[in-house]
Amino acid sequence: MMMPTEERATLHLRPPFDFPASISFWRNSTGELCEHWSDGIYRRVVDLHGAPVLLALRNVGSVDAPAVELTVDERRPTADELRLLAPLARHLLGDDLDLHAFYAACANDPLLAEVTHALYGLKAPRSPLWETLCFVIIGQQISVPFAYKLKERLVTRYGTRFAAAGRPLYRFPAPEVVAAIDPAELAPLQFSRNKASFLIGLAQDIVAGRLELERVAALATDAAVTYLTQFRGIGFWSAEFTLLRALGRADALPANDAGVRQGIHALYGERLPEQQLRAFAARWQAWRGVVGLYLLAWLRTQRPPKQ
DNA sequence: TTCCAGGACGACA
DNA sequence: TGTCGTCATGGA
Repeated sequence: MMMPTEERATLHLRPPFDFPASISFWRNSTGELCEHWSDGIYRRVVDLHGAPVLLALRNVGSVDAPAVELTVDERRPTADELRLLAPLARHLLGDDLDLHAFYAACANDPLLAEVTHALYGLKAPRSPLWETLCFVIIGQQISVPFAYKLKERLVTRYGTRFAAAGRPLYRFPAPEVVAAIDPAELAPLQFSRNKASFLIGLAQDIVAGRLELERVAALATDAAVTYLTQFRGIGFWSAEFTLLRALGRADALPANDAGVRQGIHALYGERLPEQQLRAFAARWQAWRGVVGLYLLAWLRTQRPPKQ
């Protein structure tokens, strides 16, 4: 439901939705440059009619009556802008995810129900598909803080800088930009040869039309994993993590994720390698990806990251 | 010093 | 098909 008024453009969202907790879901880095979450506002540079604009979503609701006020370039959007940006905002906030149905599916598992109760209303915000693919390649086998450092170096070197609320905010470099990078340029940024090769190669696949991002979004999760893993640098973990984080696929569980493994160990006492973890997660059926997200978030509440 | 991080790839048996 | 070495860096 969309309620444009004289003064503002307000989107009413599907409850429950804990906006402050959700927009900081991926808060491992306070230096994230492609999106901001501060002062109750989520900000990101998005494309509108082929040009970058600053999308800002301000919390004006509650967990059980969630709503955000949408502005573009710090002003009220026109009706045409709102028609295009409202679906995007809903996608970014995961408005299609029915948490009541998820919680109902978890109700017969007392341990998991305790987790969902503690994190009531939490949804992981999504990021654009291309940006997410790059970030999962960057994040392969390195610590999260170091992955954010590498992303920051890539974005400040090759992205487009804007400013919002006194902080720099960047538009992530387009595939055309990354495709043209000389791999040697990334070595001083501390990208390994593999990471540089994977990133640039993937960008070149997109530019050449070999990798179609629209097709990824249109495919069912299993088919999308099969499609993505054809490309060099994208394994099961990267494909599943991308589908979960960029597209919000509730059935995409990165079974080889260190955080997911730790979460299952912490909650159920089971240390499971990838294949056994997949078998274990089958009990969650089409919700296994959301369970994975909740385990990641819950794990942080057990062991808050050091600042 | 060793091991682990939000892994992937290629060689080899 | 499954295993192992390699790539690379930071932090505990």
